[in-house]
Amino acid sequence: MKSPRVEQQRAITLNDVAARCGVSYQTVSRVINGAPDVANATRLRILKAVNDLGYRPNMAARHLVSRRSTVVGLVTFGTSLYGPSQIMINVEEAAKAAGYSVMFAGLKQVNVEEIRRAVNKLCAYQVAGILMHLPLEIDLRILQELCRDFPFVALDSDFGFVAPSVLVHQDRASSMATNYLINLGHREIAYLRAPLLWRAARLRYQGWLDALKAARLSPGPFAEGDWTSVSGFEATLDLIKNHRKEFTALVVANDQMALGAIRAFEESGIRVPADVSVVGFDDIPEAAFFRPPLSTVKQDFTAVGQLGFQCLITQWTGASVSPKIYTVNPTFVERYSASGPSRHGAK
Amino acid sequence: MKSPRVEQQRAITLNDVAARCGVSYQTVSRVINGAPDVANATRLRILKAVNDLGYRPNMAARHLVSRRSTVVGLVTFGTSLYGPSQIMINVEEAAKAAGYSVMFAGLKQVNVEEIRRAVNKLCAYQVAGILMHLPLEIDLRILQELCRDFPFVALDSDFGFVAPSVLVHQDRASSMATNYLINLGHREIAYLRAPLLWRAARLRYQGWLDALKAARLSPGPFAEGDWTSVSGFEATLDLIKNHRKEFTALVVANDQMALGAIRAFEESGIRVPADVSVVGFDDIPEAAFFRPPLSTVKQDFTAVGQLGFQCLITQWTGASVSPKIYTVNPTFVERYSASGPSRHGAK
DNA sequence: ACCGGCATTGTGAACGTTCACGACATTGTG
DNA sequence: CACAATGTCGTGAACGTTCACAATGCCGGT
Repeated sequence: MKSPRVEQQRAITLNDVAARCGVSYQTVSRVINGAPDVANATRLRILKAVNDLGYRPNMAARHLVSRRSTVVGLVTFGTSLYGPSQIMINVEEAAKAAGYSVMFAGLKQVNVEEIRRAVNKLCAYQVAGILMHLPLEIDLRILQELCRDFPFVALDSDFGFVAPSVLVHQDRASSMATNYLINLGHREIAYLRAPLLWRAARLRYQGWLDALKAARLSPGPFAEGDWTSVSGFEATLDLIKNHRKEFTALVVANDQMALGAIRAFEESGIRVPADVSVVGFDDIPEAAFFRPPLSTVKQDFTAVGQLGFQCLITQWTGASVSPKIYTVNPTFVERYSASGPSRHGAK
Repeated sequence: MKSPRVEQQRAITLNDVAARCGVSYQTVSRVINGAPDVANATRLRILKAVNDLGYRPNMAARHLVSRRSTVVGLVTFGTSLYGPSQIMINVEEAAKAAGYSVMFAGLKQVNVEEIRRAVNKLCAYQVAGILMHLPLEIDLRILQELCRDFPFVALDSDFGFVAPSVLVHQDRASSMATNYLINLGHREIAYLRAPLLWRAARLRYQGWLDALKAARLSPGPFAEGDWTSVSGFEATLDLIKNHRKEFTALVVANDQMALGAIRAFEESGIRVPADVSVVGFDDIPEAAFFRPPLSTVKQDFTAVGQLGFQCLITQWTGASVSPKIYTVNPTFVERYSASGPSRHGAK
């Protein structure tokens, strides 16, 4: 915890370049910040000195006095997963495009204490705002207090209270995938879900249920994995063992598990899509090269990042009568892992 | 570029809690920093006030005066790829474990200007050090000037001068994979490489050449992709069309391309591994569920992150007579995408 | 009673900026 | 020639800490 002393040799300051130019630090400050009222000759002179000396503004000092920051915080969980890591990358991109830097705070686990620690850390650094991607649904109402009067936005997360956020219509997207199978003629559609503690898992599962209900179909069997290919493989093996005759198609909560599922079918001598159709979720880059190429749902993470950042900005500009909520709609991408049901399928 | 004003309401300061406790700000500072010489009664009293008021130290101020920072910078490129994103995650993890935060600077492209900008930004924030993952081999000797007397470490990158770094033995690992095939009995081994501008691509390609040379085998044909599955697919199609008879095994520069390659073989009626063996590189989580499960080389990104951070620390502690260089060795993981050569293979 | 030593607390300065002013020189206008 | 207006620049204070040091109180020993 104790941080080693960093004996950084004294950096160039405003005063250094001022001295060299024979002006006051204030004048230098002015040209750094592009203030208008400084003679062109001196501006040029100072600019040159800045370059020669390699002056870099000290953000800590600037920030201390100006009380405004150009850093935003990002708290995430499960960054080794595709979705979270994509969000991370895209937020950074959006921030950079807007001239901001991002400071990361990864969570080892999602609980109130860890979150509080992360938020506190970020606040200590006086970030201008915090973006949070908290994919697990736990009671986060403490955040409401913690973040009062503090710009923050929920990224595809449910905090248990209305908060500025950007939400992905996971349920709708999942319905879309299910409907695709229904339109193909499937009537018995199974589901391979992820732990419902995950918001995305719950919503996607719900979307499957919704689509079935809307079509007056009863839900097929389901199994549960943990997002990984292995778990998808094993869960599907179970599904095959216990419910083989009860479904002709399988909707899977993410592409990795879908990959595992396909392997499970294959090893059981069940052909995809001839015998059973499979659709996934996420459209990871490899999905197009699964065998068969996976039909799946593509999420627009770039939009999540940009909208999330924009959501912060609207809070800064103060035009916040009510928490702004953005939504982004996934799209279905059709490939070859699903086809019409065959007579070999369910009895 | 112009940042919006963030009217953050005045935060709790040392003085606020000092006033409430009837002590001086210094005493409060002492208990915050865990200094020993403060009476237990007052310590408790202050701790309580800190908690009640929700005091958070202002890092900007702390940092300004103490001239030491608890933030490290990380500049990376190509974060949508598996390797770079893994590095990103693991560096953050290692930093957090050591009580540090990481500020991120992603590069849109790898050139001197972009790098200079990123480094300057990070320096402006007075980071305690910078970790750089610059996977492209361009002339980076300007960094030597830019970073003089500044703690930084190269992550699996070659800066063109000796720098503190953690290097992955990509070449050795690639030789390992190739030797595996040689030991299986293959004599004609092709390679599917990535653009040699990438350090990892060049080293892995070199490793293949080295292994072949050591075994007195002449290099088989090779093709080039761009790390993606699509490119691997197309490059392999080319390989099949032009050199089908010239190889019984294929070493691929990463798993994604290997996936594409496998599909290409399959679509061409060539069985893996019966007709041609394939080994990949990276061991992405999905690799075990490819069809067939992919034999590949696993990199230890956790080690890269930790060692990289440790490398920074040794620089802080000043015991740097010469740039410390850490190395990490990948391991080969055997699965089912490679077997002995068949008579159906090369003539 | 005095002094040294220890434990505890306070004081002043400094870090490198920005902000709100004020100062000075120059120009235009009556 | 006076005066205001403008353009250009400098000054002092403040931001919230830490650091080095000084100050205070109390205790025990001589």
